[in-house]
Amino acid sequence: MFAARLSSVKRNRRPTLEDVAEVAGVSRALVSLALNDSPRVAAASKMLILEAAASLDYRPNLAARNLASHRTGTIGVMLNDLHNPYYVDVFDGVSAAATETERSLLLTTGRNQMAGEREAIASMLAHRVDGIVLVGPMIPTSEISRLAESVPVVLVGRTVRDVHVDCVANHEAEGAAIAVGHLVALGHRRIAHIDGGSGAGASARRTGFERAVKALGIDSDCEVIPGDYTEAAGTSAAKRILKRKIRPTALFCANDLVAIGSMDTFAAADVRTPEDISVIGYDNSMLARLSRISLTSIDQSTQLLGRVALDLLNQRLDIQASASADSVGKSQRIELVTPTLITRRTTSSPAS
Amino acid sequence: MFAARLSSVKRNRRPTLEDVAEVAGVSRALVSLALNDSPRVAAASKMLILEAAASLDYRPNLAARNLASHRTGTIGVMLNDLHNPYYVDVFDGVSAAATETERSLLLTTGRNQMAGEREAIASMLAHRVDGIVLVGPMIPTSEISRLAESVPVVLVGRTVRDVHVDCVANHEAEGAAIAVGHLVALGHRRIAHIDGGSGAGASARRTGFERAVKALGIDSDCEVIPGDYTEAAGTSAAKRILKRKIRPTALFCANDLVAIGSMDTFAAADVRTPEDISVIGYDNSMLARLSRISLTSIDQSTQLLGRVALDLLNQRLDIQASASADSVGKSQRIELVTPTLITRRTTSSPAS
DNA sequence: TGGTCGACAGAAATCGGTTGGACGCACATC
DNA sequence: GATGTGCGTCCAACCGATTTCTGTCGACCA
Repeated sequence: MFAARLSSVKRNRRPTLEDVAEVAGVSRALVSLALNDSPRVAAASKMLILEAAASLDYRPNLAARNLASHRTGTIGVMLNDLHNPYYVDVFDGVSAAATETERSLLLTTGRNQMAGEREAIASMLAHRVDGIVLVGPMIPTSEISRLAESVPVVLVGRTVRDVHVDCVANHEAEGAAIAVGHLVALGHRRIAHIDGGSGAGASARRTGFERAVKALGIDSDCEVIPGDYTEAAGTSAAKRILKRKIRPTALFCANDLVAIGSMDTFAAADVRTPEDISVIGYDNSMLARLSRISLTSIDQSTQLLGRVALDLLNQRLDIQASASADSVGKSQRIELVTPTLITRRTTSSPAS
Repeated sequence: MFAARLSSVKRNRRPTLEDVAEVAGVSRALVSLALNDSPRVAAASKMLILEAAASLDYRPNLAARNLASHRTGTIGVMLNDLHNPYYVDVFDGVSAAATETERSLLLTTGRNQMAGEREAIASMLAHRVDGIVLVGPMIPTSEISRLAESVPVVLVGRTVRDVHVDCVANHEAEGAAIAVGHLVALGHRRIAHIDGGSGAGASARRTGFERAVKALGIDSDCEVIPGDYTEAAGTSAAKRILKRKIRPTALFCANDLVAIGSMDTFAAADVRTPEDISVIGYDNSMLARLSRISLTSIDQSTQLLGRVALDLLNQRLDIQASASADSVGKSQRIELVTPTLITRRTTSSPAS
C-alpha cells in the first residue's frame, strides 16, 4: 500500500524513524509516540504508522533510544559461573519473570573470578542498565555496597547488610533441618554431616544441621566431618567413616557431588546404600536425578529465587520512578526461600 | 590536582565528555580523540586528559558512542541452551578469544526453543552488534541466510551452505571413526552403535560409524540401534541387546547420557562393564569424568570451537572494514575440528 | 622574513531517537 | 460570530558522543 513512497526511501540503509514517518506521511514525533503507544495518538494514525513500520521492517535503534530517553529498560544479570547449573537455573527464573514484566535482560558472567566479575559489572554500567541482579557474586561486600549507590542492586544466594541492597537466598538452615527430619523419621539416630567448607551456603547448612540434631536431642550421636563441595571430599570423608567401629547409619552431605563421592567409596568397600547407610545430598542437581544414582536430595527451587529477585528489583525501580529521590531511605528486604525434600532411592530405614 | 575546576562541575550528574574537557582545560573534540587514542594527540595532553577523566570517574556513554560512530565493537553470541555444558564450553572459547582481540560480547540464549532464538537474535540486532555467533541454533537454514544478509554470521556446531555464513563444527564422522578404531584395536569385532536420532550431529556420528566399520571389513558383524540423546534411549537399547543370543562385545553410544543409561541396564542384568561389554560415549561431559562412572568418551575440544568461531568472525569483520563492500563475493569457510579419545575404565579387550 | 608544520581550539553537522510545548482545527457554547 | 476547549499533530531542542573543517599560534627551518 505504500509502494509509491517506499521506493523513494534509500534501500541500503537500515530504516529510521524518519523513513517510517515519510512512508506514513506523518511527522517523526508522531511515529515515536505511536510506537511507544502513547494515548495521544489517534487510533487510525497509529494503525497507519504501525503498518508503515512493518512494511519497512523497521527496528528502533536502541542506542539512539537510550540516549534520548535516559533509560534502557534492561536490567543486568551477572552469573558467577555458567558451568554451575544452579546459577543457570536462577537465570531461568529471572528470565521468565522478565518476559512477564516486559523488561529485557543483559546477561554477563564473572567466570568464577573476582576480576571477571568486576569487568562484567563495568560492562553493565557502561550499558547503563536500569538495575542489576548479582547471582552468587564473589566480590567483597564493600564493593557491592558501593555499586548499590549508583544503581539498584539485588543479591541472590548471599546476604548483605545494606539498606540499599535487597537479597534473596535459600533457607539453608531449614534445608538441613528438613534433611535431618527425614532421616530421623526413618528411624536414624547416628547421623553424620559432611561439611561444604567455604562453599556458598555451606556454613549455613552446617549450623542448620547442628541446630537440628541438638533440637532433637541426638547431638551426642551426630558429628560433622570436614570437607568441601567436591567429589573427592566425599571420598575422603567416607574413608574416615569406614575406619570406625561404630559407623553412622545416615549421611547428610553438603551437596550432591559430595554424596556421590561418598557412595562410590562405600560401594567399593561393599557398604551398600541405602541398606547399610542412607545418603542424602543437597541441590537436587541433574546428577541426583540420574537413574543410576537416584539420590535423595534437597531441592532449592532455584528458579523461584530468580523470580523473587526480579520482583524485588522491579519494586525498587517502581519506587524510584514514582517518588523522585526522597524515599531512598527505604528499608532492606531479605527473602529466604524454603527448600523441599526430594525422596529417591538412597535413603531408607536403618537395618535394625 | 584538578580540585579548583572539579568543584565547578555539577556533581549529581554522570560526567560527560564536556565535563572532562572542562576539567582538563581542553576542547571536547580533543578529549574524544585522546580517549580513542588517536595519534594526533600530543603525549602530554593525552596524559592530562586521562587524569582528568579518571578524577571524574568518567565512563563514556555507550549509547552516545555507538550512535555517533556507527559501530558497537561488540559481537553477539547466541547459545542454544545454557543448561548444556557443551554450549557453555563453546562460549568459554569465544569469550577467551574475545578478550584477546578486545571485542566485547553480548550473550543471549534461545532457551532451546525457536521462538526464544528469534527473540534473542532480534535483541542482538537491536543492539546493533557488529557480528553474530550462533551456537547450535535450531532455526531453519533459510532464516540464518536471511540474517547473514544484514550482519556477518558464524555458525557453530552445524553447517550450512551459504557463501556468507562461515561454519565451525566437530568432525563427528572422524570422532566415530576414532571410537571404532579404539575398540577394534582392543580386539572387538561385534560393535553396536546406539543412534542419537535427530540430535545435533547425531546423523554424522552414525554415518561415520557405518563408514568406519565398512572400511575395516567388519560391517557384517556390526549394527545400528535406533535411539536419541537421552538416558532412556540407552536403557531401551540395552534391553534389546540383552534379549539376543549373540551380543555385541562393544557399544559405541551417541553420547554420554545414552552410554550411562545402557550401562545401568546392563548392570541390573549382571552384565559387567567392561568385562562383558565395553562402552564408549561421546562428548566427554562431566558425567563421564565422575569417578563412579569413569566412561571412555570422545572429547570434542569444545572450547576450541569457540575460539575458531571468533577468529572466523574477526576475519570477516576485518575484510568488511578494509574493502568497502566489493569483496563481498568472498568464499565460505567451514572448519572441522577433530575430536580426541579419552580412555577411561569402560573399555577393555573382549573376553576371549 | 616568509613558509611549513604540528597541536590544538572551536564550531558545527551528525547519529536516531524522545519530549515539552506550540499550533491548527473542529466543535460546543454564549 | 466571537470565544473557549480539547484533541491530534508537529516543531525544535536535546541526549552525549564522533568527526570534519576552518582557523590560530608558536616553533622550526631555510
